[in-house]
Amino acid sequence: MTEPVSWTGSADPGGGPRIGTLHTPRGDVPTPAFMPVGTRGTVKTLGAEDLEALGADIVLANTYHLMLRPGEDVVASLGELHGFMSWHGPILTDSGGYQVFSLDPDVDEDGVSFRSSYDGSTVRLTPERAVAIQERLGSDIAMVLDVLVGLPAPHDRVADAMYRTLRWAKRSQSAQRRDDRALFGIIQGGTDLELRTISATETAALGFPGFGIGGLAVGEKAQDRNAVIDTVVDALPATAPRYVMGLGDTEGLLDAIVRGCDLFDCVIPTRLARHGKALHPDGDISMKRNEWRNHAGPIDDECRCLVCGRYTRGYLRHLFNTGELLGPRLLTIHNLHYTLELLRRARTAIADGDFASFRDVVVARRAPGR
RNA sequence: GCCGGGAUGCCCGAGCGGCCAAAGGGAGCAGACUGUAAAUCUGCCGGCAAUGCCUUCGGAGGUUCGAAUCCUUCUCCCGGCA
Repeated sequence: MTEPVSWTGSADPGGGPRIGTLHTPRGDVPTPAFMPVGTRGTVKTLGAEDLEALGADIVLANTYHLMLRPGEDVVASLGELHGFMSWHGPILTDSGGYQVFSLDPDVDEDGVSFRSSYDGSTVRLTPERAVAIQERLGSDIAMVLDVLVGLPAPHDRVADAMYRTLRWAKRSQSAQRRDDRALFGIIQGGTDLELRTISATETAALGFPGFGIGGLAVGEKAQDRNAVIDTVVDALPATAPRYVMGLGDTEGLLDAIVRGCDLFDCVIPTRLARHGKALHPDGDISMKRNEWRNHAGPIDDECRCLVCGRYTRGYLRHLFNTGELLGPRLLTIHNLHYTLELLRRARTAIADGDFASFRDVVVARRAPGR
């Protein structure tokens, strides 16, 4: 069978920034790409039309949350995720692996038992069930259920989580029933480069059409993260997309792109937006600050988003100061535009062959004391 | 006019002789946030030369070693009766 999802591009074997195209049943995604996070089938405060206007090419949704509310059967009956949320582009679903980390459930070799964060009932998720649910949800790309640990953590815990993830990856593959949807494997191993190499090599050997690099952006130093990415990229096939899960700050994205990673997702742009912080080329700034009270200019006069095109910092500060819902929405639009635009510029820079200098300029400008 | 209740820090509101610069909210200010338990969480929030000192609990006076807390009186609110 032909893989429903594939990647083609300027594949440098090993590291180095690269552009390409992720081909999916719902369309092509130019890479490197950032995927806005729509956990419960909505990128908070936005509708599908907003995502289209922003130029998002692919969005992410979450297995754990959707299986509990409204339930995968409801989603399936309403046209799967695409029909449900009226988003007709590609969708990637996370398996619930992140919730294994953030909700601290009981984990055994067979699977995980959660106390539902919605009603307190016990919920069971196994690698097989995670695949089945994602197939019911109809995402174009599903992720295997993995086990990640917060860092720093003892070597044994990291190793156990990595090997368990590997065993679960095989089970996940066997559980696949649909051949029109893709399943990506996930690399674990914390900041231990040997474990990462084993994880990447063994997971790659299973022949997944794409790979998530998991367990990063959970408290490790940027230097350690970069070393992990270098190591993992070396051990993965050059022709498969590499997805750094959960990474989304400006510096982190550029660090990963320069190392040859292709896909990213992160709640940072959207969560910071709801908390009043605007992403900015000179360093992110809180729009809640009193000093913007009378500010008549936009968040960023160079930004071409529709928020910067018509609203002032003074107005945004007022919206946050009064708790108006429009504040989070407008900043979500701006922050996603910022991030999506950063990736667009990165792709152009890579195509032009001067990504390194592009990155230097962006980073230097944001660095404090410039 | 009489009887009863009340006035606390920016606001609301606890306190009812010492452990009170005074609980708790709210507001204000600052910060955190990375495959979303997150429109959430944390810190500060009378003043100062600051392990202490000063000024605050409607105003004035008093009792007491010591008062936001007790007494007297004044002012203003809120009930009830005339």
